[in-house]
Amino acid sequence: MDDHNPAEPSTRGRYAKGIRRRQQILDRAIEVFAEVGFEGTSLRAIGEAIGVSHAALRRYFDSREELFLEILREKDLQALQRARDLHQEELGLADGLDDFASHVPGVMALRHSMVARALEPGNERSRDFFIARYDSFRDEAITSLTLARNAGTVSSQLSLPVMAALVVAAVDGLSTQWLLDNSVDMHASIELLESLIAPTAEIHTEGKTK
Amino acid sequence: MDDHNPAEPSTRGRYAKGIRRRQQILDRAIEVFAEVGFEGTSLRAIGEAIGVSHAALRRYFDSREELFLEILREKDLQALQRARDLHQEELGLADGLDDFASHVPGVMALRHSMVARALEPGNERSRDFFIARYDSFRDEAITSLTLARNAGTVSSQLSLPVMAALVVAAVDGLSTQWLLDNSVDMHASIELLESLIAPTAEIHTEGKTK
DNA sequence: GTCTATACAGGGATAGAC
DNA sequence: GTCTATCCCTGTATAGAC
Repeated sequence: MDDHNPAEPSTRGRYAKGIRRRQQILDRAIEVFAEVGFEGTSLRAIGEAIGVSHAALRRYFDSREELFLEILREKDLQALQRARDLHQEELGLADGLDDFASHVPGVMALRHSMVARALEPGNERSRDFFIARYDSFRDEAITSLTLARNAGTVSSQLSLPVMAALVVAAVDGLSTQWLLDNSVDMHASIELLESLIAPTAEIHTEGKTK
Repeated sequence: MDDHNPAEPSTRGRYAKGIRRRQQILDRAIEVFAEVGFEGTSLRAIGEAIGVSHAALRRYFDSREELFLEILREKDLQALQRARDLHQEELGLADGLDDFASHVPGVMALRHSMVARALEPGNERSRDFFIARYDSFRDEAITSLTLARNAGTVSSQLSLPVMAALVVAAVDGLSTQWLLDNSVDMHASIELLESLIAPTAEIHTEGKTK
């Protein structure tokens, strides 16, 4: 997080403006990104959209990379919160998919850009973030699958970690195909995977390609 | 493709040097990329590695984007050729996985970077390339799955396009996780998916010419 | 605390000399 | 075919205004 902010943000008080500014930067940044993409979202472009010089942004974020990571952290937290509110921590993957994907335009694309950076030399901060993120997702999948196995809907012959990686990969890879071509029915593919993993549960006989 | 080259490259003749130079650029570029990543692989860095100014590269490629796309086109062709040589066009996905991934360090990471760009506004050339690429992969998967279905190893209840997207997504997503964390066993996850799709048999056999 | 102005090193693209 | 020079852009960094 950021040292400049107090532990409990308030809407008034000494740091109120700074906190609002920080949030404004994050919000505007993702808007700009949705319009002009990763390379186009320069610090200057973000600052311009707010009416502030690019140098001012650095008071709130150590680097452009950190700014983008902060957006992703925020979106993850929001998605997690929504999932908790809706009690969707179960295997209902297809249902939670839209949430994972985030409804805000550009967020998924931004995530892809940042993942790509994380795969390369350097970019330690991004790499650490995504390693932890995927670890967390696989763990959640294992938890869900364990429940399903205990309920008898998932074969006890199958390796849970191997299955978890597969499920996370499927969601990930399908989002890529969908972003490139909206006619790809990622919902159907995820439901298919669910039915293959938990055949005794409700069976969706046919998916269609829209 | 590139207009500057003749239809049939020869090792001698008027364009021989240009062709060799072009190949040299591609080879060096991927080496540089493996060392310093996407952002570090500037035209100047590539030129320096060859002993030529950055401006000279533009005689062979219209832009940096095109240069990188050309690398990916080349690697795809090489992988396809190897697959044909080894008669691995069948469902033997796990076996062909290493090939899909390309053994050259950095190629997978470069692909991720370029896919990420393709998902954003602008970058039409990249987007077209990857749309076609994923289309092609899904089609190949459908072909393989059709054979398996006719052989009775895959349920005729399942939608082939939906399954194809899932298989391609799994390979894609697993490569991401593996690049971030080598302890992820993507081979096992792919084999798991295969066994879920074709539970009745091992399908590592025979080649089919498309 | 917040922000502007400014400087720096480096990027891709490009024009024209040879 | 390759160069140099140049353009406008970028992220980063710092000094100082208020």
